[in-house]
Amino acid sequence: MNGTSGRDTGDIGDIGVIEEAELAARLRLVVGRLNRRIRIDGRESVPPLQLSAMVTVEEHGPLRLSELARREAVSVPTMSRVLAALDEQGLVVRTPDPQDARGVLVTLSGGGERRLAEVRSHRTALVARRLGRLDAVQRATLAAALPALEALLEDE
Amino acid sequence: MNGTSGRDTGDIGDIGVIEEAELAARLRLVVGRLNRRIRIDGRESVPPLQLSAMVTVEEHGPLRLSELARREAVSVPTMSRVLAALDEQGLVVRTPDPQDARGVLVTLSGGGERRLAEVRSHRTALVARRLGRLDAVQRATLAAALPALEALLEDE
DNA sequence: TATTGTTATACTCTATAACTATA
DNA sequence: TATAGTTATAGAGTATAACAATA
Repeated sequence: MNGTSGRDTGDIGDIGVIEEAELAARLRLVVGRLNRRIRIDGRESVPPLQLSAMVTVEEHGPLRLSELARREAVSVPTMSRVLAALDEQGLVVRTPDPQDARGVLVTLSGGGERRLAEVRSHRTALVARRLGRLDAVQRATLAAALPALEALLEDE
Repeated sequence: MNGTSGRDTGDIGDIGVIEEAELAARLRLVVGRLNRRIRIDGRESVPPLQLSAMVTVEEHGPLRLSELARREAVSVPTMSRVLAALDEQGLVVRTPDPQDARGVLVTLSGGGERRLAEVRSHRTALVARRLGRLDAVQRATLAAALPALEALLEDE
């Protein structure tokens, strides 16, 4: 089995022949749909953009609001509201930038760190459950594609 | 050529060593972030869920509202509003199900078909532009992973 | 005057609960 | 009574435009 020509199992070998346009179209659709499926939005959970912003702050240290907006690909007003919501829950701390009092630096609070760990594992479990339905070959192709998917995030 | 074990090409085999949990976590994040980046939401465009619903209707023929909600992974009231918005724009037609007058069958209107073609190509172009920044190997890994990504959409 | 953020306004998406119409 | 869908209500995410504070 393992399809030297790849026709039967359809696992790897022959899939690369799809056209660029089809790749783009299918990728666009699957990303939108997968995003809706792994969403949670339960009242006890942190909403998706709020969570994503927290992850970015955790990974990249104190960040300016505008920089965070850029990294999350949302407008500055949108990020301003997201941070206000997170601040209100005590999950982030906004401090004036000592170098430039117009700006704010965002960091996670201790509660934010704890909350992030909880919610992150819960949400990741949703994806892991779906991954568990795939076979090892399919999971390997996903793992192999991950760097390319992440590279797609880069702007220009 | 070959690919009997998948190791021989070298560009796939060795990346699959990341853990399942890390795969799930990174996949979850990248899907959310990529989704925000390929969004458009311009006033002249059809909003994301409306577009996705139109694609599903086009692909799977006349569909019941509840079936459409299931396929798009949203609640019935959410889909009801999406269809009302599409109907108001003349993009879909809702007709009572002749077999059961409680239900409605949704189809694309002629205008819906045309609109879908326009917006779809525009939005796909955004993804294609990002794909163009990748090298051929990366694009091949994405193409190879597409069936697995689509398989992740299936519920149970 | 230019830049950083916030607030005002408006619309999409989202769910749960309450309701209407049909089976 | 049960089911399909709609409407009510409320909250998150979204953008552009107008504003405030600082550089």
